[in-house]
Amino acid sequence: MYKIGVFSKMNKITVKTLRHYDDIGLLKPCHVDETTGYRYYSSDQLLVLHRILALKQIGFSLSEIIEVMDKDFSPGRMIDYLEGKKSAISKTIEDEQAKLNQVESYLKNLKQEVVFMMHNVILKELPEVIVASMRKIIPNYEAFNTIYPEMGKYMVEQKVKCTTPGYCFTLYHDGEYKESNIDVEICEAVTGFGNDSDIIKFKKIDGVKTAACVIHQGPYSTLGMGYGAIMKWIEENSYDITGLPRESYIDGIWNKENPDEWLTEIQIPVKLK
Amino acid sequence: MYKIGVFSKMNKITVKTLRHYDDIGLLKPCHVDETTGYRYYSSDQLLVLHRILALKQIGFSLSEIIEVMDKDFSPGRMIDYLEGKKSAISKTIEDEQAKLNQVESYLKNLKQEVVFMMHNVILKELPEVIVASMRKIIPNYEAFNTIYPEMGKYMVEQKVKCTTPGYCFTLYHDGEYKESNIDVEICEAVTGFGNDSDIIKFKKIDGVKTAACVIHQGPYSTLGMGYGAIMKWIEENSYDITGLPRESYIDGIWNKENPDEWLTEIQIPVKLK
DNA sequence: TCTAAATCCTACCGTAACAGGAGTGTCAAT
DNA sequence: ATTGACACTCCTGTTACGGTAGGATTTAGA
Repeated sequence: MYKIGVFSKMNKITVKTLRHYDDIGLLKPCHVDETTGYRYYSSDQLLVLHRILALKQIGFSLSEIIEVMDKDFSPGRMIDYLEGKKSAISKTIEDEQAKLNQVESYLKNLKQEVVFMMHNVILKELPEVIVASMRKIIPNYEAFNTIYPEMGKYMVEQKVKCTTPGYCFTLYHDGEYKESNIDVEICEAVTGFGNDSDIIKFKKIDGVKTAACVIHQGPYSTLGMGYGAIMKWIEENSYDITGLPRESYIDGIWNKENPDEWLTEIQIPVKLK
Repeated sequence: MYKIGVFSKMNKITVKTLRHYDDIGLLKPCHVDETTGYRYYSSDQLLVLHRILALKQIGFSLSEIIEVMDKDFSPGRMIDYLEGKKSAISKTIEDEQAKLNQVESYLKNLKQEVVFMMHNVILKELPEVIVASMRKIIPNYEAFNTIYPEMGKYMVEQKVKCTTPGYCFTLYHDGEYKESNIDVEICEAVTGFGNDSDIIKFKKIDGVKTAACVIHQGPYSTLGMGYGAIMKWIEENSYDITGLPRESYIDGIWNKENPDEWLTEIQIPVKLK
């Protein structure tokens, strides 16, 4: 029979921890003095504590350990538990590896040039949306100035309801960068399906589990920097592009006079290589 | 100006989170209605939020982000910060990798045989101790029965004070397993140095940062199983032995009649390969 | 035997980054 | 005017303990 202090030293564990394990019913002292409340442990319990610590080291939470240490816990269920742990650990390793890549890519950019640091790439999910879409081959980028109003006008006429927040983006269908005859699809998220017309088609756009995203500030003529930053990031962090890039318009001519204040988010569906 | 719900949807972030960031001063809404308390965000803040999320994804804590986002934060300090993160992440990857090894080794044993499962290997630190030691070459293991009492008697005579908890262990100096002419050193932790004699020398034994440890229950004739388990574990988990194994006696003939109840801890200094 | 130091106890607060829920107030559309 | 969606604050809970306060007990030394 050892008092708590001695018992704690026998296994390099704090008394706080032992009292905590007592509180949550994980390791009750074999005897507690009724009048003084002193806890007394036996050397048998060293064996139990050893098992607890072993399970803790492989990533079991205390409540899991309580379950597992039950006498009715079969080896079969233990195997299931361990398999679960295994995949969980594998996943954290992958995640941490991805983080490491990101940090290294950040560092590289910081040390070389500052220009790309304006762009902070994050990963996020894109929800499924219903959109009114207009696909067209336009002669050049300036044509946007005419087709956007065209689409807007049509949608007002048809009383199509947009979502809040609005989500208006362009999909570029060309595999490569083009300066003329660009195959674009302008999409505007709406609340439900409407009637297709020559100009506008309604369709559902599937959600994307992970998309790399940057927000670009400034006029559209400088969007290339945003693309440059995000593509570099994707490459440095070993991601593959799995879908069409989207250009989502947040602030623009319609609400901000100064083009330096315009905001555009570039969203590219990706997955880890 | 967006209300919190809309702003939250623009970045797939919960309102709870936004309110939390407001509370801790990480991202204050650009306007708060004085009478209703409603928070209003601007699209500029999307950019800030983007940066926050980017930093969070590479492992920055919120308080670190607050620091880093300060305007007076230099790129030089940022580099230091990132280097710190980098090594931290590398370390967690290593740790998780070690865990994964352990889980896999557990699984392997569980599926094959049950016998080794009695032994739960843990890693712990061994503190520095001052010991009274007696090194001898003994003809066989049975000689322990005579030399232990001999040493004990001497120590009582010399009034040497042992530590609480007691820590009495044997170091095996032979590189390999031997059945006869075994070079052993018996150590008993004491509170301070005493006078050396022909029989007993006082010495300091350095602490060990990580030691793999098992507790073996049963008579000494079955200790081999404990050794088997721990050696197997060390191999499976890619550790190297970096010091002499210790056999620490917890319960034995002196306090337990039944040899099946005896407890011995095997401690082997190791480090990751 | 007395006293001081060490050790023990319970009880409460704090951690990181929010999630969940209760109870209440506000907004926009019908 | 009403209703449903959305907003607000405040409180609790999560994990595995660490820190501290205030008081009781044990142990060691004088």
